[in-house]
Amino acid sequence: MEQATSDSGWRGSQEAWLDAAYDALLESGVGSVKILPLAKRLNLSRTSFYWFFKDREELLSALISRWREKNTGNLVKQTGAYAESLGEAMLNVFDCWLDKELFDSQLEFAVRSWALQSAEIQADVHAADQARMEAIGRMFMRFGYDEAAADVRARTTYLVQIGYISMQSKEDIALRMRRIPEYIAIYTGQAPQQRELDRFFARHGFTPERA
Amino acid sequence: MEQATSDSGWRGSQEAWLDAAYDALLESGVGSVKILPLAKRLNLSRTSFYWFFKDREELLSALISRWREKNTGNLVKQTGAYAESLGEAMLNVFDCWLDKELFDSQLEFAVRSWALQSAEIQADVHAADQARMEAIGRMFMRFGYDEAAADVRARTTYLVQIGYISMQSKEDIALRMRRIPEYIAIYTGQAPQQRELDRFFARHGFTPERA
DNA sequence: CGAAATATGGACACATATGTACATTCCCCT
DNA sequence: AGGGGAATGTACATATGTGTCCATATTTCG
Repeated sequence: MEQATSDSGWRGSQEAWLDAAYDALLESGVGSVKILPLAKRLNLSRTSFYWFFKDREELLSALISRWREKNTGNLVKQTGAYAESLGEAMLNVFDCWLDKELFDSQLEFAVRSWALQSAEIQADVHAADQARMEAIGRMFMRFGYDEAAADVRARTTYLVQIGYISMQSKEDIALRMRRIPEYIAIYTGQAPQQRELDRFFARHGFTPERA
Repeated sequence: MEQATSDSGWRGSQEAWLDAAYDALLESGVGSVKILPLAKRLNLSRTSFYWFFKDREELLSALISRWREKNTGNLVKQTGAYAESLGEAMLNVFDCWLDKELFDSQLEFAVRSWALQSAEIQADVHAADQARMEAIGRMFMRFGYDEAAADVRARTTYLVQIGYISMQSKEDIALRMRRIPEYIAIYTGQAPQQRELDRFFARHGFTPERA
């Protein structure tokens, strides 16, 4: 009778366990992604887990796949989106930092913390960092920066965001929006155009308070 | 009730356990700061631990104290160091990123990851972030930036570094040094003077290869 | 309906961790 | 030299976690 997440009528499912694991990972790190606590959270028997996953390892792999597919993919995609100016291109990248559908910051932080305990995860994270920074660097080069300058600016752009994530900053949206023109100016070396900002604010449902 | 210090001939000591805990924290996160593994590493009995610490909690508190005293203190101090220009002031801050005596990046990362699992640590980290960014912001204001601009530039300066730490970047020293003038230019809005750079390079024992 | 597929949870074996009790050993100092 | 406090190690009680086996229950579909 009850509708579970998928087509079957069963209480548990692979997705239910994965979602619970995801929640635990974000809340308390990989160290708390344990089968017994997840079972308690789901009100299920611990052993029923083994119907869906071979072992805990397989569950963790599924979590990493979720991260890999979401964060790096979308960021690289945004760096290549259409833009008439560097400011507009940068705002496309900023979409990631404001849209949870494009980039999951909490998952990002949890995975980075996880990397501390696992050489395998550390390699994954490192590869992701390289791919992302290179994509941002190519974006700067499309707008005329030479490789060395593009490289440092790509690092600045990317690392500030990783820093924000590491701080787990919970700034309110209005404050973040107000800071954005200044960040764009720092990263690109020139102030963004008002119409670019307006387009950006509009697509994030933000109405700046005009003085 | 004499305190056992390093001058005693005993094999173990509070410091030995604390150092082992520090190593474990940096290598694999707080989750691996366990008494049994530390005892193995130290080739000591597990129970002898309880001569030096009431329990595991007390050991973890000692680790946090070590972090608190070192990283925030020195960074704030460097932001207030003597400087004739903003570029020079910024290079004083950069001393922290290059000198392990001033700022322990690995410990910083480990503590930030730890914060994921502990609300108490998270509060400590947040307080440290605020104090550090405010100190950097005051530095910008000393050199003429208004509060809003100083704030964003302080964030950029600090967050790039936190991002680097989060990436656990292992760039070689020459490459890091080569990037520094560009970073200074981005953060301060103007290229640093050569003599400032020379002074900076000299005190870090670096000799740039002149073309 | 009733068989097959799916799902559950208790019992067991095992591993790792914490903290306490207590007898013993080690080192320093008188 | 030896007494006493500092330090150690074995044993025990307890807790939490993993993974397997198996009997049972539930759902789906022929």
